[in-house]
Parts: sequence; C-alpha cells; structure tokens
Amino acid sequence: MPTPRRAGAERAGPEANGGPQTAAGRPRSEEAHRAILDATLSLLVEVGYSALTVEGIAQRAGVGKATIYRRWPSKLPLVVEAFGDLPAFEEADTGGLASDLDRILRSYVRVYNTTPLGAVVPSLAGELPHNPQLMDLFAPVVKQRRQPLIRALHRAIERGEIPPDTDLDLAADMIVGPMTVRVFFTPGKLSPKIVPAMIALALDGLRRGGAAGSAGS
Amino acid sequence: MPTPRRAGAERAGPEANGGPQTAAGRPRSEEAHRAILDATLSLLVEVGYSALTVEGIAQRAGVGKATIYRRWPSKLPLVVEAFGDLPAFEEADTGGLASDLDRILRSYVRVYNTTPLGAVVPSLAGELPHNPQLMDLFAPVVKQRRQPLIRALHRAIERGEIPPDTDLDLAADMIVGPMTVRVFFTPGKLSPKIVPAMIALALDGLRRGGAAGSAGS
Amino acid sequence: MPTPRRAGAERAGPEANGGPQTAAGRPRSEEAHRAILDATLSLLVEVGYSALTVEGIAQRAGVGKATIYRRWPSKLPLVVEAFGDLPAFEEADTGGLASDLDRILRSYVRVYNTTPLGAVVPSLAGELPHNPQLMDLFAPVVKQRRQPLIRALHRAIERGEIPPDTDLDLAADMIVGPMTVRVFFTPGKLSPKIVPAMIALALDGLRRGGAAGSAGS
Amino acid sequence: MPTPRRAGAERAGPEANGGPQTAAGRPRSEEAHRAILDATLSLLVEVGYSALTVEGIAQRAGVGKATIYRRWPSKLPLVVEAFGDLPAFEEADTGGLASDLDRILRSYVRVYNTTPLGAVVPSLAGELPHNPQLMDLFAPVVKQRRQPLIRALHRAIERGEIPPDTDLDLAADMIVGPMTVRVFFTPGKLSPKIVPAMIALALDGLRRGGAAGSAGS
DNA sequence: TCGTAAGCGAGACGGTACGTCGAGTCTTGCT
DNA sequence: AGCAAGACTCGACGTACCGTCTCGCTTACGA
Repeated sequence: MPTPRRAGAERAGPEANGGPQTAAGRPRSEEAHRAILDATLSLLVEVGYSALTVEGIAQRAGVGKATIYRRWPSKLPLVVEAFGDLPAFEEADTGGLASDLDRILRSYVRVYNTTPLGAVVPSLAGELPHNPQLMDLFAPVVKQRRQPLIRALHRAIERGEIPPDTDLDLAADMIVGPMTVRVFFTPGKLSPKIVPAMIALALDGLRRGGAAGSAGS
Repeated sequence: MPTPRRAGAERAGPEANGGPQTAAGRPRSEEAHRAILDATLSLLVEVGYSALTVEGIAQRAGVGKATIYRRWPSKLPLVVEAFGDLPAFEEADTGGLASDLDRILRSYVRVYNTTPLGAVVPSLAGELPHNPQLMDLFAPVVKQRRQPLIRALHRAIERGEIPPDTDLDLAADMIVGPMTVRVFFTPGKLSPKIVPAMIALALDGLRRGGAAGSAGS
Repeated sequence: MPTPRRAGAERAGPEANGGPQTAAGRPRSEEAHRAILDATLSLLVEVGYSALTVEGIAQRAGVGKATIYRRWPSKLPLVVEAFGDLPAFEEADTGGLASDLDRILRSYVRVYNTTPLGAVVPSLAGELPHNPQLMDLFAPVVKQRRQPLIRALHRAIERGEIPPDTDLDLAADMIVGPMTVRVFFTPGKLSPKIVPAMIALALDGLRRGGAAGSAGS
Repeated sequence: MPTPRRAGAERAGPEANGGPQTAAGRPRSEEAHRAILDATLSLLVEVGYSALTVEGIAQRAGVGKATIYRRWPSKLPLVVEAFGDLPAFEEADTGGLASDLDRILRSYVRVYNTTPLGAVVPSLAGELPHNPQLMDLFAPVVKQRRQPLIRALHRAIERGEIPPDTDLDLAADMIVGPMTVRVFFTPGKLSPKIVPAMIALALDGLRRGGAAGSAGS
C-alpha cells in the first residue's frame, strides 16, 4: 500500500518536471499550512519546545493531525520551517562597519525579544547530533539568517576597514557570540544597552579596552 | 542486560554521622545514585535529550523508576545534576593571558568533543524560558563552569594586560561565544585549530586583523 | 442542506415522473455501480465485515469514495444491497415435501460454501438492534430469500402432507435453524451429508428418531 | 526490548509451573478487570459491537487503555470473555423431556431479552471465518453454554423417550435453531409464547402437525 | 453545436479511534 | 524505611478510515 507523500513541504510546481502527475485530487490548503505554522510558533512561545505537541498544534490551528503529518514527517521539520519564517537580521548599509553592526545587532535584540527564537534555536541545536539529516534543513536557514552580517563585513573589507584576509565566518561568530550566549542562558533579559560595548570589543579587542564602561550583566 | 546492582558492603556505617536525623529504615543506596547519573549521561550521548526517557535510565541503571523519583522530582533536575558532573574548563595560570586562554579554550574543545555537553546545554537552554525554577539549578553550574576564565581575565587586569574597567562577563562571553556558536550549529566538528585565531581576534579586534589567516569553518 | 439523491439506487427513467427534475448532467455510471458491489462482496469474503472499509472498496473498484457515498449513505446499506445480490435458495417443486427440502437445503449448503453469506448475515444481524432502520432494508431481502421454502411448505399443505394449520414461518425456521446454527458457529465446515438427517428430524420429530445415524458434527 | 505479556488473559497460578517468576511487581487489579468487563457489556447493549470502542470501554471503566491492552490483545477476546460471563441456559431436570425443554427454552428467552447476547453472538459469529484462532476462544464457551440442553437430551435417551442413536448435537441444533434464527433477525421481539409450538414441532415433527395453532411470527 | 450540469477519479479536509509508549504514582514482597 | 518489579491513570504518539469537500476532467442532455 503506497504512502503518497510529496517531496518535501513544497508543492511541486507544474513546470518542475515532465512527469505524469497533474496534481490530481484536491490541492493542499494554503490556509491550513499557514494556520499550522502560526499555531506552532505561538505554542512554542507559550510552552517551549519539549512540551510542544502535534496534538496541541492541530487543535489550535483547527486542523486534523493528519493534515500536519501529510506535510511534515515529524515535529522537528515543522518547527524548522516555522523557525525559517521568523525574521532574520535587518539589512543595514550605512557606510561604516560600526554603524552597520549597531543596526544589525539592535535588530537581533528586537527579534530575540519578540519571537520564540530564543527557545527554538537551542532546542533544535540540541537535536542536531542525533538527527544528522536535520542539518540539511537547519543549515540553510541559519546561513541565510546571518547573511546581512556577512555582507556588512564584506563591505568593510572592500572599504579597507578590516584586513582583506579576515575569516568572515569566525568574525561573524565573534560578533554574534556574546549575544547568543546571553540569550541562551539568561532568558528574557536581553537589553540593547550592551550593543555598543560589544561592538567596541569586537572591533578593537580586549587589549584596547573595548569592554570598558559597559553595563554589567 | 545489566546485573541488578544491590547495595553492597560499602555502606556508610552507623558511626558515619552524629547528626540528629535518626535515619530510620534502610538508607539510600549511594551505588544506585551513581548508576542513575552514569546511565543518564551515557543515554544522553546516545539518544539526545528529547529522546531521553526515565524508563530507559532506570533500565540501564538496573534500578526501579521509583528509586529515581525518590531523588529527583522529574527528568530535568536529574539531567541538570548529571550535567554538573561533567568537567568544567581547566584551570590555567601560565603568567600571560594569551597562553591562559589557549589552555582554557583547548580544554573546552576537549570537553565538548568527549562529553554530551554539546547536546545537553542547548536542550536545557531551550527549557529555561518555560521553566523559571530551572534557572536556580542551572545558573550556579553555568557560573562555576566559567570561573577559570573569569579568574584568568582578572589576573590579566592585575598584570595590566587589559584595562582595569573591562566588563569581565562580557569579555568572557566574547571569548567563549564563537566556540559556543560553532558547537551549537556544527555538531561533532569542533577543531582546536581555530583557537589561535579566536584568541588573536579577541585580544586585538577585527580592525587589527586578528582573524587573518585562520582556517575557514 | 438537502443532499440531492436520486430515488433509490435505480436511475429514475425520464418517463417515471412528471416532476421538474430534468436529470440534466452526466448520468451515473452503471459500470461503477457494479464494480462497487463486486468489490464489496470480494472484500467481504477476504477480510470480513468488521475489517471492511469504504476506502478499500473504492480502491478495489477503481472508484472514488464520493462515487460510493453518492449512492449509499454508509457502509451498511451498501453491504445490504450487495447481500441482496447473493443467490437465494433454489426453487424446487418435485412433487413431494421431502425431496423439495432436499433440493432446497442442498442449494443452501452450496450457497453458504461459496459466498460470503456466512460472514455477512451474522454481522448484519448484530447491527440490527442498534440500527432500527436497517430492518427496513434487511427484512425484505431476508423474506424474499426464504420464499422457495415457504412455497414448498405451502404446496405440502395443499397436497395434505402436513396439517393445514401449520405455522409456516415457524416451520421454516425449524428447517433452516440447525443449518444456520452450524454455519454461524463452525465456519467452513458445512457438509451436505447432514441434510437427510435434518429432513428426517424435521418431518418426523425427535421421538421418532429422525436424527438416528447421522454424521456427528 | 521484550514485551512482557502473561500467557493469555489468565494469571498464571504459582503452582502452575516451577519457573522462576514469583509474580514480581504490583499485581494486576482484580477490580479493574471487573470494571472493564462490566463496561464492555453495558456498552455492548447500548451501542452494539461494531460501534464498541476500546477507548469508550476504558473511559466508562475508569481505566487507562493500557490496562485493557495489558490483559487482552484486542477488542475481540475481550468481548469473548465478557460474553462468557453472560448466563447460560438454566439447568432443568423435571423428569420429562418436554418439560425440561420448556424450562430450558424459557430461560433462553429470558437471557436473550435481558442481556446483550443477541447483539454479541451474531457479531462474533461474523468474525469467525476471518479469525481462526477466535474459534479457540469461542468454541468452549459456546459448547459449555448448551450443556444443559445436551444433558436433558441424554437423560431422555436413558428414559427411552427418544431413540438411543439420536445425534445429540443435531437434535440440540434443531431445538435451538428456530429461536436463534428469530433472535438474529427480529431483535427485541422474542416472546416465550412460541416455546410450546417449538417443542411440539421438535418432538413430533412437521408431519404430525407439531406447529399447528402456534402464534405467527 | 455547444454550454451546462452532473458524475467521475483523486486526494486533501477535520475528526475519531487505533494500539504503543512514556510520565509519574502506587502496590507487591524482599532486604 | 529503601529496593526492583511492574501495574496503575493519563495523555501524546503516528496511522488508518470516516464522511465531506474541492480539484480538473468527462459525458450526455437540451437550448
């Protein structure tokens, strides 16, 4: 007995292949799709990842469980897709690295304070070592999410603000790292006040005293 | 199938405490306690946090479920306690900040590569926003875990290597941040090779080209 | 909201009424109708009533589920109609009651051994107390099914073989009863060998020893 | 991972084997067992076999579903066991076959009119052809249930009332058959009035006019 | 001859029940 | 008292069907 399941969560566009399937049957409801993702995010905020149940999502979305399982094989990819809907960093091109970073990091603070990102990301990260193929879903979302930062660094190189052989990935990790650490371990307390100190520290290093005068945690 | 380990001969004798508690009845088996924590850690490595079951822990530890619930109210505090048993950073006092950080961060890499830390920490972090009292268990363990780093920074201030008004917490976050980000998002791939570049970047900042020449991620 | 449904399973001929309905649109497929009934019977044989699913019937008949529900409101009436398609007793008029019964009962054995009657009838009977209107569908089929037997008994009265005030229904039940009991409780084992003993017993009664020498069950 | 399940629904008595199992763990609740069987019977009366759900039984019995599945592998054996709890024919030894049968058949009427027997038996019978091992559960219950009738016939042979070579099983089927047929096809309408006519017909046969003067169906 | 109304296979829809598994609690008999 | 074992209620899991509802497509009729 075949279990028909479309490839991935995306609908196959008619031009995508010359195969025989002409999208027979009733098409999947775009409305249900959105309702499910919305319910997932709102429940994620309320109860957290480990207490998130497919049954609860279905109920809140006003949807049958089968409608969820028809689209996502399990809770994990569903959460990953919902996570992909959350806003990424804001793009910023102000002409200088410091001010770009200021804009970007403030948007980061805003997003973390208003979305379940702080709850979703750690939980998903915790699943990674035991769910190798989760990486395939997760990596592109993560990567795309930091592109504004990478682009800002790239422009800084072109402008000569930072050395041209800078490792952009490492640099990006260093900039976001402190904020990430704080978000993960001190929930609900992220303040934009630390942004300037972070930027100073990142640009000039410990030995130049970049962290001086910042607010303590 | 593990042999059910019973309380052996090495029970604490009645002379072991002069306290007021009369300890009526059979005392709790220290052996069972260890077996539970060990089983928790080993299962954590194998299946991850979200697939961790108390039933599985009891089975592997050769212990009844009630013996677990007699000690910990639920799965979470048990995992936190097991997490506290994992090694922290290595203490290092070599006389210079750069070399201290080198030693400390290499021990960090070692620990992450050989223990379930990489799986436990994100999952626990994901629970924090929805489990306020988990914070009380979790915070001291996290704090104590970074003491070697804080102490190294403190010595660097005393030595005049870094400005005396440096925000130590922020500085610590900045140093550990990049590694944490990498651990969370790229499981099993942590290499000690990035340590020098990380240290250079942290000490001298982006503008001084600290990240130049490091290996890409 | 009324569900447009044609009267019964038969198509109303255009001359059948002078009402306003002009029977516009595509007429129902007689082919699909037969395929559904056939699929129902064959699945009934294979999996039995309680494991019979409309989904399975549709699949085997190569038909959409809606095509089934357009004709029958639920599984039950569908099965009843399929049941009505099964052969009834064979008509027999040999000039004597004993030989009529012999012919009739042998056809009964044959039908039970080659159709799902033995599986369908008990299941439907089990639904009767909780499905009062099922009676309306079921009764005429059952009644019509035993007409040959009733007619044979009627002729026997006319011939003077049995008393004229014989309760024909009760007599029919008595004749078919033993066979029914056996069919229901010992599946697949119905043998025509018991027919003579049954007839003897029915005609002459226990006190005359009618059952002597028959094959044991 | 072993799925421990005791052999059958019965608890193994300690004397039943010399094996090592000393009935470790909490014993199964006799109370729950009764509650489940009672709930099964009462629901059977209300909704019938095909609408009977394990979930509903669990709810009415105030019991978890697992407690049911720990004892019975599926709905069928559970219903069979509940069915076994229903009263059988009444024993009757009045010194004459006719009066014995009268007593027995009247008890049969009473049981059918006051228990779900009329609903259970047909449904179970319908499952028989597709559930061969159900036979093993069902047969002894059915057999034991008609013992009073068989014994009455046996005594009649010893008394010389009926020929000694009478096939008792066939005779029993003949006596019960008409009633069974009526019960199956005319729910809730079983009246004791037909008992005398049935007995007369069974004892004396059609040709002697046993059925004369009985009430029509 | 063509439009239109209904039927068609397909399959998604919101639900309910399935049979399994685990959480956290409660009884056994034994230590 | 604590212990291993295992049954308890409860609730979520992921699957299968229910009966209904679109889809895009025939197919026959009546204008």
